[in-house]
Amino acid sequence: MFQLRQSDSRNRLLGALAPEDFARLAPALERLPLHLHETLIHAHEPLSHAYFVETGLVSLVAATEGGRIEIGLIGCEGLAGVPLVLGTDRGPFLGIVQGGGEALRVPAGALREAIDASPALRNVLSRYVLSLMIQMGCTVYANAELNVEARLARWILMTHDRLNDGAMPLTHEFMAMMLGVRRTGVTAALYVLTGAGMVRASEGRITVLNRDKLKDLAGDTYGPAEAEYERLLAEA
Amino acid sequence: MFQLRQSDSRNRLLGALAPEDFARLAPALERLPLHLHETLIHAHEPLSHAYFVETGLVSLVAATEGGRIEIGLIGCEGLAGVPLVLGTDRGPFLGIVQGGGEALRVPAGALREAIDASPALRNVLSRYVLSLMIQMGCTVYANAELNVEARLARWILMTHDRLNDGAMPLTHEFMAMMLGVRRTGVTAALYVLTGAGMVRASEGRITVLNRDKLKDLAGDTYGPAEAEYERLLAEA
DNA sequence: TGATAAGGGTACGATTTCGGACACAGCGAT
DNA sequence: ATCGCTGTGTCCGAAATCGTACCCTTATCA
Repeated sequence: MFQLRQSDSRNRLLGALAPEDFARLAPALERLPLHLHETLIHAHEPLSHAYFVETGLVSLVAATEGGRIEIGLIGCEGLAGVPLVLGTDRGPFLGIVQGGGEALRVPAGALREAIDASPALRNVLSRYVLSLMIQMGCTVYANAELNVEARLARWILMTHDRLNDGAMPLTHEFMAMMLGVRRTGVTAALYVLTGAGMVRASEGRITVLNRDKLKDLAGDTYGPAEAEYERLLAEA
Repeated sequence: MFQLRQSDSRNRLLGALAPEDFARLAPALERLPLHLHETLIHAHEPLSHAYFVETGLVSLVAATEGGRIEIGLIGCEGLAGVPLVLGTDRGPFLGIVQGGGEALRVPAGALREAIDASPALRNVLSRYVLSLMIQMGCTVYANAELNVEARLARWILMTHDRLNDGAMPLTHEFMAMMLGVRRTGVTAALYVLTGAGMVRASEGRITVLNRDKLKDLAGDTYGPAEAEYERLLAEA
C-alpha cells in the first residue's frame, strides 16, 4: 500500500492545500468509484465519510414526498459531506451521483481531527462551504425570478464547469427533475438554446458551444459562487 | 463601562455558549440598535463586524438589476455576517434590517481570534451556519415547487419564530419583494390564509392564529432547518 | 381641514408553466 | 423479427402567475 501524492489528485481543494495539510489527510484518503445514481449521502444518517470528488458529479438534493429538487452541485472542485466540515455528522439532504466518476473519501473522524489540527485546512474547507452557500443563494434567486430557459442555461454552465467535457450525458428527464420543471419544459427550452447556437443536443448528450451566450441568459445567477471559489483558491 | 453578562443577551447562540466562550467574546461585544431598512451588510465589501441579533429581523438578500430576493432570514437565533465565521471577510449578499430591534456586534478580528482559540465556539457557530444552509436549501425547494400560498405560509412561520410577537408589522409590498412575487399575489394568498383561520391581517400587521395549519400548508419546507438548529442547541 | 403618501383591494388580458396524452425513433433482448 | 424500454418531440386545455392599471381607505402632517 502506497501513499497518495498530492499530484495524484484531480480535486481542486486537495490541490490547493498546503503540502503539510495534504499530508495530514493523505493516509486516510481512499480512492473509490462513483457509480451513476448511487446515493452517496443519506438524509438524517451519520456520515461515515466525506468525499473529495475527483471526476463526475454529485448533486445535493432536497427530497420530500412531493418530489426531488437539486439544491447544490458538486464536482472536482468540491467536497460532498459538508456537515462534517461544520461540526456534525448528518444533514437533511441527499448526495446523489449524477455523473459517474471517482472520489477520494476520508473517514469522518480523520477529517475532523485534521480540521481541528490545522487552521489552514479549516480555512480552505470553510471557504468552500461558503462558495456552496453562495451557489445555493443564487439558486434561490434563480428559482424565484428566472424562467426555465435561463435556469437551464445556468445549470448547463455549472455542470460544464465540473465535467469540462465536450459531450455531457444529460437526458431531458434528468434535467427536468433537477430544475423542478416538466420534461417537456426542458425540451422546449433546449430547443431555444440550440437555435441560439448556445448548445448542441443529441441523443442524451449536451455539447456546450457558446459559454458567453449562456452566461448572458443566466445573468447574475451564474458567477458569484464561481468568483468566490476562485478567490478562495487564489488566497489559499 | 461594564462587562456584558451572558444573561443580558437575548441571542440564542450567545446563550448557548459555554461561559468561558461567552467571556471570550464579551469584552468585544457592543450593543447597537437595528434601524428598519438599514443595510447592515453590504455585498462585496469587507465586513467590519458580525451581528448577533437580539431582537428584530435581518434578511439575507440576493440583489441584481432584476430585483431583490430574500435568501435567508436571521433573528434572535442567529448571526449576521456568516462569511466571517467561514474564514473570509466578504460575501455577495446583502443583510438588510427588515424588523427594527437590537444587535450585539463583534469586530471581525475579535470574532476570528475567538473562533481560532475555541473549538467549542467554532462548533456552535459552524453548526449555526449549517442550519442557515439548510434554511437556504429548503428555500430553493420552496421556490421551485410551492405555490405562493405555501411559500407565504412558510415565510410567516419563519418570521413568527424570530419575532415571537403577536402582531408582526409586515406589508404586502414587503412580503411580495421577499418572496419574489407580485404584491397582489400576496394579497390573494393572504386572503386564503385568513379565510382558513391561519392568520389575521390588518393594516400592515399579521397575527398568527394557527401554526399547525400553516405548517401543513408549508409542508416539509418548514421544519428541517429549525430541527437542525434545535439539535445544535441541545448538544452545545 | 385638506393635501399627500402609503397600504391595500380588485379587475383584466397576457404569458408561462403545468399535467397529461400520444407518437415516434433507436436500441437491446428474446 | 418482434417486443419493450428509454429518450425525445408535439399537442392540448387548465391553472398559476404576471404586468398593469385604477380606486379606496387610512394615517400623517402642514
